[in-house]
Amino acid sequence: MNKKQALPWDNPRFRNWIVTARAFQVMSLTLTRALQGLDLKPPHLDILANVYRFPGISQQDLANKLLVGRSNLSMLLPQLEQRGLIERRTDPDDRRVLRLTLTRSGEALTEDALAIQTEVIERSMSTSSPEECDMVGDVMRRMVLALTETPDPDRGDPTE
Amino acid sequence: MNKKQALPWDNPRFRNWIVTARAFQVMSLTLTRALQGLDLKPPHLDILANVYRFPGISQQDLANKLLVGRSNLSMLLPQLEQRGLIERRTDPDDRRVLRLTLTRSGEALTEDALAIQTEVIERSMSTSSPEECDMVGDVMRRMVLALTETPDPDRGDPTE
DNA sequence: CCTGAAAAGTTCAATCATGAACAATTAATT
DNA sequence: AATTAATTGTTCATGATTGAACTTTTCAGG
Repeated sequence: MNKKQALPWDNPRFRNWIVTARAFQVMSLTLTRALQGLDLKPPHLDILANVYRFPGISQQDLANKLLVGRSNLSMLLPQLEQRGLIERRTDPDDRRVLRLTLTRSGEALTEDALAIQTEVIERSMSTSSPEECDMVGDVMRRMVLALTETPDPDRGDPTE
Repeated sequence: MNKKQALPWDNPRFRNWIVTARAFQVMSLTLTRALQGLDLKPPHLDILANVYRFPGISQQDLANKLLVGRSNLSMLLPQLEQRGLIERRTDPDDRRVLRLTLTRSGEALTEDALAIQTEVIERSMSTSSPEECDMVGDVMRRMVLALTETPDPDRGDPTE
């Protein structure tokens, strides 16, 4: 009579993933508040951090790395450009693509924001040993592989 | 001259968290596609799953559990109600609150959706041992605690 | 009682993200 | 060469999410 014999919550992996999703959500909220002094939101920081790390990246490649649509960047980048944080120059070798670079102040702001993000991450993960944290990273990497290999044979390589 | 002496990406915990965020994002995309046959999106499933597990929950408590605003639920719940998946009844003891229940078909759909979600989670996490998965859960639980205790003394207890 | 504070839910305007349709440029095929 | 593919980025309509202002109901102090 009871249809709920096998609740998903009895499944250890299910429960562990739910907690992970929760942690991500809480982290996002915390980061959002921590960044609002810089007038940045997590999506902006994601963009800045990637341009910081990969100067000259194209919008398409950036969208692949961030797992968002190109149209999203077409909406957000002009904002960051007008704030003087980012520059967009058309590639002379392929005039379809726009190459992204940080300005001086963009770099400075990105470094400040990354310091804040690092602080939040440290504060939350310092309750676990480095070995545990590394194991988390290993498990997550394997998850990404398992999910991206099977279902979708395309998708550019996200380079972590 | 080089200001990038200490890149955040050199910090193991930072890198491990970035991978975790990525895994969450890939999981969300995968789940979104896996659920579209049922005409559900992850936020809908989050609602249904919680009402499934906690019948009679109020909108406020549900919002706390999901870490979303009450207004969000005020927008989404009428949709699910009109689809005949959910029922909202005012609590006779406190006529401010609306208590949520699943209908027969709501329960059936939720069970189908949870089965799909479980399958996706299993597929991705089966690449790691149960012990590793449990450790991930432990680390994540500690993270949620570290982040929710310090910065915000309010916030209802999210009961995992 | 009764007035004011608190809590649950709704509404609304503003913001964000998405996918489809589109323009411009480059690559491929014949 | 010339026509068709494919790729990059933009625009626009749509749905999702938020926070602030608001209504209704309950609770607390006097």
